[in-house]
Amino acid sequence: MPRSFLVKKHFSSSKKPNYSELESQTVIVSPHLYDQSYPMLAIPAPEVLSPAICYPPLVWDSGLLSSFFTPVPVAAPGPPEEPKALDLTSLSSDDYDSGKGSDPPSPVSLEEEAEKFSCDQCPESYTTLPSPSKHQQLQHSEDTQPRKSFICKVCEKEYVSLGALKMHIRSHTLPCVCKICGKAFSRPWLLQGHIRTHTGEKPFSCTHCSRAFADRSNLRAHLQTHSDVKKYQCKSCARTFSRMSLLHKHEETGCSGSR
DNA sequence: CTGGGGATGGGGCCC
DNA sequence: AGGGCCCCATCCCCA
Repeated sequence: MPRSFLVKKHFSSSKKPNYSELESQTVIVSPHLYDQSYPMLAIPAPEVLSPAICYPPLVWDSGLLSSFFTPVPVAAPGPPEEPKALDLTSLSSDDYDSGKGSDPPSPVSLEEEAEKFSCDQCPESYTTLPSPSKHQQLQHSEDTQPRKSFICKVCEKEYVSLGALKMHIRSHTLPCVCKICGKAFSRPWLLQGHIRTHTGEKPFSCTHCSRAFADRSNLRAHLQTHSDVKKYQCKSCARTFSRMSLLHKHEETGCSGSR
């Protein structure tokens, strides 16, 4: 399945159109563009959009919200449970697939994630919590009060709060749309970062060299290149890398343990 | 082939 | 509760 970042890029740094006139953009709310029956995004033609359109936060009435999640009481600590039964009938795959700028995680990737974070106190696997300790803190703490968990009906991810689930649901509805290219994003600041790719704005400068970056994370990765000892180290050969992806690549290509 | 830059996704935290 | 931001992660592309 194509993912959003697999979309062929048309704007290289050397071939950028002049979007400087777009730097002072206002976010235009266009609630009428919502599909009243279903909150999936319908991306209007770029020519009818403002420089950046970001829809307002979705208003989840009880019926709408319940179509996206299932509140499930979870006893903690509890006996092993069967996997949560999910009612996905309210969303067809066609509904899900339509009008989206990026694809949901594939089942394979979810399984890989689940393997990455498995709990030794319960059969539950999880993909959305940052660490096993966090999971245990949340799900296996002293109190025995039943907890509610909130499960996305689209991708089955589980959240400990409705707010977290609502935030996640935005990744399905993608309410923020770039006028220039029509690409949709889950959050306004993601759209802002994307717009920088059109405007060429690079507010994050390296203190060691003259380079500047549009994204803080990319600056951070760049800063690693100025360090003699990189952050990511191969356990076999002790070689260090500036990025985890480079370390992974190194390991996948078969570290000889001698480099 | 490798390293680095660019772009993007998503959960959590703070206000 | 929601928005903004941080941080981490991942992938593509290119020199």
